[in-house]
Amino acid sequence: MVATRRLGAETSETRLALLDATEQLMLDGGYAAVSSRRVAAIADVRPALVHYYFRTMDDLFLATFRRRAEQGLVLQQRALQSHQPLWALWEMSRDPRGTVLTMEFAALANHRPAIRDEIASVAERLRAQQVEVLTDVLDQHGITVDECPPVVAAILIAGISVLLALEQGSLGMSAGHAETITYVEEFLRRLEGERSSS
Amino acid sequence: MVATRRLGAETSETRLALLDATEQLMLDGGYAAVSSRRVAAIADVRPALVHYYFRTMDDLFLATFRRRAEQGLVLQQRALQSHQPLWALWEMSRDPRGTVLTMEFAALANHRPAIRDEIASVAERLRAQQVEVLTDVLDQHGITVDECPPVVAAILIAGISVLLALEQGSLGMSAGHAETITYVEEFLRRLEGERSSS
DNA sequence: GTCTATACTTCGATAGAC
DNA sequence: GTCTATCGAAGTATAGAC
Repeated sequence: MVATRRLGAETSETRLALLDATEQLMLDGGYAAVSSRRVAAIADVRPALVHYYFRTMDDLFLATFRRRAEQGLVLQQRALQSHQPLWALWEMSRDPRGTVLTMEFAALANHRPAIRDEIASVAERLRAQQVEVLTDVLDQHGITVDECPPVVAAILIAGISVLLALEQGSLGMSAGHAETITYVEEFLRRLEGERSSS
Repeated sequence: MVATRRLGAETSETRLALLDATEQLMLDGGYAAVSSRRVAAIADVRPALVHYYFRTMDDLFLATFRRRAEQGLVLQQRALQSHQPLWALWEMSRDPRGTVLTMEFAALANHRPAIRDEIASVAERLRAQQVEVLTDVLDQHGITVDECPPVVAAILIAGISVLLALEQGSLGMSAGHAETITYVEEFLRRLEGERSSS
């Protein structure tokens, strides 16, 4: 029976090494580059060990995602509580590593329902955090909900960062990027002033 | 010698069926679902035929991409020449099928240099077309390059559409989407008036 | 609790008959 | 232009030794 199969402990060093290896593979070669053999090779263990710690490859992907997701929720919460929340949000969402990973997971989600649900849940919580803070911030700067709903501002920031990361990271394009970044940061400057270190 | 191997004619019906099958597989299950055996099964031919028409799987992906890319360049050119180019561009970039395929190819590009170069080249030509028209359009509406550089406008539209398609198509999310669409279309209405059928 | 050996499946690709 | 047959590599997953 599958249900009785043994699984490795969550605290194992090896388990963490496998998560690290999975993440590295996804960053370097996309989700399709992740196979039990390759993950094992990078973590310097035998391929079968992957299936000892994670019953299926889906479980491995999910565990890899959850680890970063929890970290991401905490980091964003902290950024949004700083004295320049818009700047902090913008800088966070432009981290190329994070965006590449997110897009790889989104691509995975296209045909793995379990992963899709988990990612959607985290994405919604991140968005909710953003909207909560943006509501106050926009209000403080005299921007009414009619002029720009907070959720629209959140989607705008996310959309621009995703496109920039996709073009630069996946395709090596950079045309117009500098202009766009300047444009956004000029806008942030009008609202929150010059960026000061944290 | 590989170089002397025979290859099927570009005009073949079978070849087109293989391209259709590849596209369908990418839409349904992502690029990782594309294998010579599965493509053959959908096109209702024998697996070896795939390698008769396309020497490698990379060639198959490239041919699939090129077919849609040429079509996309023509469609966008036509949209941009209409009497409401911004509206037309916005509606085009919101086609979910196109966006899903684009993202799958972008994910493929992460670890296949040949495909990456081809996609980047097409993306740059699409962007160039957009910028050319946006330069005139924004100018006509009294928006100076300082206020909003055309390339920034192009990236804004593309970024919003990509994010909406990603969230809705891959993750099944929809929070804030209606507000964002309303917001963008309100903006378009101010520039180009009510959308008229064309 | 940890790991090895191995079964079984699917993959891309080719040679050569028809 | 199409199909049969097949090779070697790589994939996931399991049973059982330590």
